[in-house]
Amino acid sequence: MARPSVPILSGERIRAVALGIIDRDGLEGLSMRKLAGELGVRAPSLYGHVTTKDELLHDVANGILEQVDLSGFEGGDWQHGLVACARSYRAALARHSNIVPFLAYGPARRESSLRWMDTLHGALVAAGWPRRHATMIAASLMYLVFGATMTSFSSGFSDDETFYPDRFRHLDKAHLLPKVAEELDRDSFELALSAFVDGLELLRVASNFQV
Amino acid sequence: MARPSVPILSGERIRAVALGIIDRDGLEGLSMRKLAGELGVRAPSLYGHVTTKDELLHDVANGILEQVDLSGFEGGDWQHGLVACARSYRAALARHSNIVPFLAYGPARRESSLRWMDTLHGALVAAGWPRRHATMIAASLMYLVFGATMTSFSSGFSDDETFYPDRFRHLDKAHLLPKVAEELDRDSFELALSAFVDGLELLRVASNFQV
DNA sequence: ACCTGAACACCGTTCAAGT
DNA sequence: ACCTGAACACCGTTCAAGT
Repeated sequence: MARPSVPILSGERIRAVALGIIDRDGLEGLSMRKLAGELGVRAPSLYGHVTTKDELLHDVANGILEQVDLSGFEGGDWQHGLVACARSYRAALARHSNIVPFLAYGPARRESSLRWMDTLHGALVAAGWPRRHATMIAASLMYLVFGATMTSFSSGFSDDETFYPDRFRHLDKAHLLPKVAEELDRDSFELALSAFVDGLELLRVASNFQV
Repeated sequence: MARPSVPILSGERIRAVALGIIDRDGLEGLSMRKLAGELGVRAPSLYGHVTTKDELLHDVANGILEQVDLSGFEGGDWQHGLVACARSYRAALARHSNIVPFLAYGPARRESSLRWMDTLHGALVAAGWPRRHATMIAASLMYLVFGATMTSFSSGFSDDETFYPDRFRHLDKAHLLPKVAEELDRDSFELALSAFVDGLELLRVASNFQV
């Protein structure tokens, strides 16, 4: 039928199925025709609910970023706030790592990224950090979160155990990595995060920035 | 003419022009037809020299990664080595930031990334770090380098000075960022790098890992 | 109001044909 | 040996037409 009594499509359903395809098939695996097909519809129908594929991706992205918890600074401890916000940011992105390359493109124009930056910047200035340092610290955390979720360092290793040892003698355990990829990625992120924050505290004391 | 006396194409020339297009028009701006056009040729001709677009991108990527300097560890100081290698890695990627999203995809299967990882891992173990810590430290640096070059945090800000202040009170200077984007990105990376290494030294001493 | 088929201008890639 | 035109199976998107 050309016109069902109850509309098949809605912005919400389109975004949900689109994210599902991205999670399953990757960012390149999402096409308007495939998306339409999984929604039981033809591609042109989507354009009654969505202005463009790019905007659809932005909407999906914002839906993910809205889940980031910014309440970590409420206690007033800037170190705890940084760690909590970065952790929450990473957790939200790690659940949908295939979309991260899209997220990384132009974060400074995205409302939700700006709110994150603004919260961090404000809390750091309130904690005594100079404005420029606050900007750089927030930028550094963004680097770390995006790098950690996008690079997917560990999951890319081959699980063929003959692949590494002969050519790279320090990587003779590398074929074991995929099995523990998720854990290793999370631990590496936590190590980077805590070492970074510890290093910042050293700098703060050495520079005599007041709390 | 269908067959020039001197071949127009070569793998090297194709890669150079392809990288030029990526730098100028972005990763999505590279198509085989456009590439062929700038080489004075039709698209199918490229396939005599290149097996696939994906492989061409890998070759271009490897050409960039070969410029990374791994000699920083030769002095034996692991902290200096980490900083030097990370700096060199970032510098190579920052020169061609449009290709970084492609690089981030599956770094663990790329020869040049593996050499980088292997060098760092070996040097860290030699400096007394446990193997698992060495892996996590190398991963952390990879996160930082890729995040810093890909996110391009500062360059994405709007230069419209009315864009930020009313909505985000802590970002009232944000419209100035594009002008100093490059410097801020580099300074943020340096801050993250030194704070991270300082934090690692704290951890090393606290954990009593021997040099 | 909502969905469709046909069409347009693009892709990456193949392959028989030309010189 | 090297390049080409035509073709195939895809894209995102538009639009007049159907109910």
